[in-house]
Amino acid sequence: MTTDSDSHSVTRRFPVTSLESPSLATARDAVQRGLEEEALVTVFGRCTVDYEGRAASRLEAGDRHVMLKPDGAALVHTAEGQQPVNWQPPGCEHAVRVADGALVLHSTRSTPAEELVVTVEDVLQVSTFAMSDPDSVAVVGTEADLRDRILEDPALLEPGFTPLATERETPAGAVDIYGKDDAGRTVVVELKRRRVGPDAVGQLRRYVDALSHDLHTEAELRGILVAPSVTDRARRLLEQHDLEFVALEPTAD
Amino acid sequence: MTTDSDSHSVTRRFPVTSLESPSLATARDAVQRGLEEEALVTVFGRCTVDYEGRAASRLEAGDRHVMLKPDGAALVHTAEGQQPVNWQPPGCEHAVRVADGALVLHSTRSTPAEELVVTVEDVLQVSTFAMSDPDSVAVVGTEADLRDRILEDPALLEPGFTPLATERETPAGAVDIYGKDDAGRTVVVELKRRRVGPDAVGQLRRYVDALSHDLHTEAELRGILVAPSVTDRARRLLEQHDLEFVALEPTAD
DNA sequence: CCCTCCATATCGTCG
DNA sequence: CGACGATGTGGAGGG
Repeated sequence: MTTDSDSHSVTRRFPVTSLESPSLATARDAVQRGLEEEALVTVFGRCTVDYEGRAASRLEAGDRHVMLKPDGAALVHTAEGQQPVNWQPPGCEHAVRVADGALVLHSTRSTPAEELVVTVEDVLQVSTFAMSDPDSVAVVGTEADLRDRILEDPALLEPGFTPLATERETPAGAVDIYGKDDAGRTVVVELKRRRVGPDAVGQLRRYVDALSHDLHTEAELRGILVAPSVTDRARRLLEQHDLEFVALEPTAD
Repeated sequence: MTTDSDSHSVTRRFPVTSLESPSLATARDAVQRGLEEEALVTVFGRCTVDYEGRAASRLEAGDRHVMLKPDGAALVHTAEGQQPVNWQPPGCEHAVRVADGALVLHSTRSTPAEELVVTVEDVLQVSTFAMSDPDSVAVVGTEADLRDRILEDPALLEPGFTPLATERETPAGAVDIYGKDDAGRTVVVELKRRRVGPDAVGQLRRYVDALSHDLHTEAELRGILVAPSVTDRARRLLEQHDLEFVALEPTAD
């Protein structure tokens, strides 16, 4: 298959192929060719979808858009929602066959064992896309930006704060920023890029507990949660456990 | 626009339309018509993608598959990954225009203010899909299934356990299952459909703390985490805080 | 592989 | 609309 110069790979001339309402055999061949050529393949039509693996589900017949990616990912989209109604993660093996008057798309993987079966009873469109993508996306406004902001200007946390380490390991996990205040007290900082709820307080609490246990300096250990804002319940939890909050956005606007 | 019987809505005859390498004007008209008809619209081609809102990002030129859904969702997919490289949630307004020799797709919403701009410099395919979908998916193996399993046979948790309430409210949030053991002690149960880490222990801990504060029965209150399995660190946390663990799958296989 | 945690998480539910 | 927690979360980074 690797060195085969079969007709399929020779006939690949265009980056895009589109077939409307193809016969089952034509649809199967087009999908098969697309998979072999590592193209992105889409199939639109009326189908049922069955999944079994970490959980199990069945979706009765309806019109859906199916996408098979060359990295093994599979996505089944309805007309609504950002999330696919069914899917398969990258690393799966795609297969196509015709059975019982339908085009059947399989995506399977092991560890964990999962199988997605899309049975397309009416194939309305098959497309293949040969893609090239440098794929360099850069996101701004993330937790790393918030961390860098504080490292560049530690006074944003509070005057006299000195960062000593990031991702410092504790028995409870890695602390976002570890440092000392102007009185020489150890400071544990947990960063969140957006408004925080109870979970974030629990996280900070675990780090403070673990470090105070390690350092035997309970009274001299401060825990500070840094985020744009905090919910009422989270603020109450912070007060209960003598933890502090500093309001700060990931970017300076 | 609502009662206009313009040519666009009259010419809608097929559930699927496909255009390969259309002119910019043709592409714009096809997308516009698809949006007006509440069809699912896909555009494939070489494009740049800019996002600004909760964060900000820019994606340089490359081949991508763009999906505009009638509910306002937008998805930009590359050849790799299950997740879209850029997106917009449902509720957005889609718009299309031609500018500077490119097909420009806009998706915007407020609260929070977010904008996605896809600039397609080479339009290789435009498709529209008129979809109907009963959309009834039922997933088995969820946390609700685990809860129902225990409610039907409380001895799965432990002999003599009596469930008294689900989603019982506490100052820290709702407890999954609230009940009593055979010795009359109050039991707080937190359910997880899969292997649990430290976060789940923190959650259970918050509920137990809140209830013990409420009921003034510190010694008589048990907290039990129910999940298929538990990580080492989470098990250690459970022991530290005198919480218990019961191994149970969401379904009986 | 497993563990841990971030995410423009998304999604549903409830107040 | 905000808060809160589940999700077949997905994805990255480290051991």
